[in-house]
Amino acid sequence: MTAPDTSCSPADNPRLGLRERKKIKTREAIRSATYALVEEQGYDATTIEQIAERAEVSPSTVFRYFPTKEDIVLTDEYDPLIMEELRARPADEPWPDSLRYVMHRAVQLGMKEPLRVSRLRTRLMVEVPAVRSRMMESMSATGRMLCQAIGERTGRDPQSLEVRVYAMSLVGGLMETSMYWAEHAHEGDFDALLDRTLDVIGYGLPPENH
Amino acid sequence: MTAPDTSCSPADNPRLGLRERKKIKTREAIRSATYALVEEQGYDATTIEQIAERAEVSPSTVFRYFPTKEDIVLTDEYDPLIMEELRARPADEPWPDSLRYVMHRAVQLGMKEPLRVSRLRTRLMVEVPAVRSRMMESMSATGRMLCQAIGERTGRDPQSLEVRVYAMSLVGGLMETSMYWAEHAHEGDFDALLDRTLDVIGYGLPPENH
DNA sequence: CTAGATTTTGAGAGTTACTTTCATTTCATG
DNA sequence: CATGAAATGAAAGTAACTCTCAAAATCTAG
Repeated sequence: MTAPDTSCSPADNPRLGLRERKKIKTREAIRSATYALVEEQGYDATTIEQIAERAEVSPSTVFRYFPTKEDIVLTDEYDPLIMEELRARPADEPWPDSLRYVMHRAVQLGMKEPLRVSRLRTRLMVEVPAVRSRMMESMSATGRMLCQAIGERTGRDPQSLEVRVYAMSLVGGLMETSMYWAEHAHEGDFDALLDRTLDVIGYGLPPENH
Repeated sequence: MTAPDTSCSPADNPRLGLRERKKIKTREAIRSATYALVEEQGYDATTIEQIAERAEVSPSTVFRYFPTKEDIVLTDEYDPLIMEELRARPADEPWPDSLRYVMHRAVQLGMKEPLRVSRLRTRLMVEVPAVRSRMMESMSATGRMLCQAIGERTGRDPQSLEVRVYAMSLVGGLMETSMYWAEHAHEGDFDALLDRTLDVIGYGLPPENH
């Protein structure tokens, strides 16, 4: 590895061994190499070999870090975070309120990374079927986690059809919201969209909106 | 093509030219070859080459008929049928009633093919991520179509966030219902599950179900 | 029925994502 | 420093898909 390993970010967790730190670095190198290349040439035109080359690792290493090409551009899930926040809500808070709070919080956290990246990601979701697919896959995992949470909160069987349907319809609605946002050039406030989404899911289609 | 072209099903639309008839036959040959092989060896172990061989066509031909391997095991959509049925409902019928009626009808029509096949399909949906993914993709197309229908029925903007979210949450819920059914060994009445699903989506999670 | 236009097919070579294996290097630890 | 464990790279392999082009099957006029 001939890369100058000069830049070790200021407050980079110094507790970790050199090995762990290098792994994190490699992961980030692959990610940012991918983002750059995709912005330059588009997703399909970008091959793993190019990514490997720019990240200064071998193609095999790329696959060791990410099981598929799509996974490189997708975030590491917020799922655990959501669960945590959800469990932290007061037990007597009505479920819809908890849900709304936590979803807004998730968006907040999601905005931590550079805007460029989250926009690229949602754009790819809309434009590249493979990425969208992978995203949907991961949302079905989110659905299962939500079932769990709902079970804990409401004392219901998380495996029941009702809970599962509710969770998946929620997840489907949220996915659509992201796509809507991306398709409308990311204009406006995502939080506002989120509220409208949760209203539809909670109360059904409003009688008229025009 | 050395296959004995003896069996031209009884009432096989005789209006079509020989060319069209052959195309339909080839399509079906590829499909049933795939079903058979997948039942014998599993989905991943079944290659396009094997499928081509058993269907007595070349691999190139397989790809001419189906863009991806997953598409071979997935049904040709009911989407147009659903739209048609939906448009045929009386204009003054409340939307939830129309929806419920049409969904039951779609299930009815979907059961036309041999049980073996529809079970295999749902099983693959649960077990093979690629198939599930592809299915979700196609359901997002269904979602767009539903938006259209809802627009026609309710006079709403089919592009609005509200309609889109509603449609996708519906579609997500229905997908989960299929998976639930498959995971429970296809036992019981799908119609009953469908009713429970539509209740959840229409009225929210019932207060208690135990 | 034949000749020519059109469509469908098959053969083959090429691309690329992903897998697997194994030898080499890099880090951790006593 | 030495020894073991983990990370890496090189290389060969698989299989889904794409493209191109020539041969074969079907359709249509005359």
